[in-house]
Amino acid sequence: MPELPEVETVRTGLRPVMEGHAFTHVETRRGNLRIPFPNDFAGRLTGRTVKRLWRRAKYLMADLDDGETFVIHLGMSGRIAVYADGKSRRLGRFVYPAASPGAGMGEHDHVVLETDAPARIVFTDHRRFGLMTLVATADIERHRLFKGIGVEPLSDEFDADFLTRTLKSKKTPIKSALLDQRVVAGLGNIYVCEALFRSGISPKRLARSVSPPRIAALVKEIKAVLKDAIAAGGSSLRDHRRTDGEMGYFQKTFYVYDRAGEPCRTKGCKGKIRRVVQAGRSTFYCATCQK
DNA sequence: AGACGTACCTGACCGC
DNA sequence: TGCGGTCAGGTACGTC
Repeated sequence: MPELPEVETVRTGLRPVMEGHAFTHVETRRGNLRIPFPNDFAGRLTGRTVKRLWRRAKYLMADLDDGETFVIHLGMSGRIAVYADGKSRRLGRFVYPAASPGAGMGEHDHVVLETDAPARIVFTDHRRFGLMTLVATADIERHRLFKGIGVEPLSDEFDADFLTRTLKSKKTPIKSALLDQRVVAGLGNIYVCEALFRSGISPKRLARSVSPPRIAALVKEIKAVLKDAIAAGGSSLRDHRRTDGEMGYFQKTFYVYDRAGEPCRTKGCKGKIRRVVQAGRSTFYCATCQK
């Protein structure tokens, strides 16, 4: 899934058909995703206009005109596709696939939303680890989904001082610490592996044993890899797609993720990319470049 | 308190 | 062709 850059890519695709637009039709095809849909989910969305579409960690947040926020998480396998007829002047230069009668009728198309853009937005999630809910906008910070969430990695608050302070007491491997959404919000397995490679830090090293200068390099590489991925339209593994159905292509530039056994791409390095398991998740790294 | 394992769910892929 | 085992981008909860 979708980590921060992929969620950001989805947001970019949804903005022109959601921001400033009202939901004209909402339907759910089952009672729950990872969690149940809230009471009268479709009724509470229908007729509401989206004031702002933003992102917190890996959550998409659509602030509505009645004081509620529509919250979406893509989980591991969630996808969002946008279908529009392209005739709307409001869509401007954004081009989406033409609406087709079958759009939204697949086995795992669990939610279909239509807006007056006009557009049909289809949420597909075969593993159903994603979620959709409604939260009072004023209560978001206190809501159980968000109250423990850490800083945004692309914000100024996320800097070398912050990360040094935060990791100082952590005995867990640096890889696990960076995946912890309470430390920094939005990183997932791919970008943690990539950022550790770029900064030459072994994923096995204990978080508190990384020196401040190397933490500074890590912060810089985390921001860089996220920005690069967003600029490329998100990565794409297996079933992730952008809202226009195109594959993101950032995965072509992975240095280590899913490259076990392949040669390290560092010039002059003779090492091979290794795969190990940490906290139940695959970690990919070069033991020669990362210490 | 913090770290770890496990559960949630379906599909793709690999070896036999 | 079919079957079983393993793996997958995330999060939450129980247990030590």
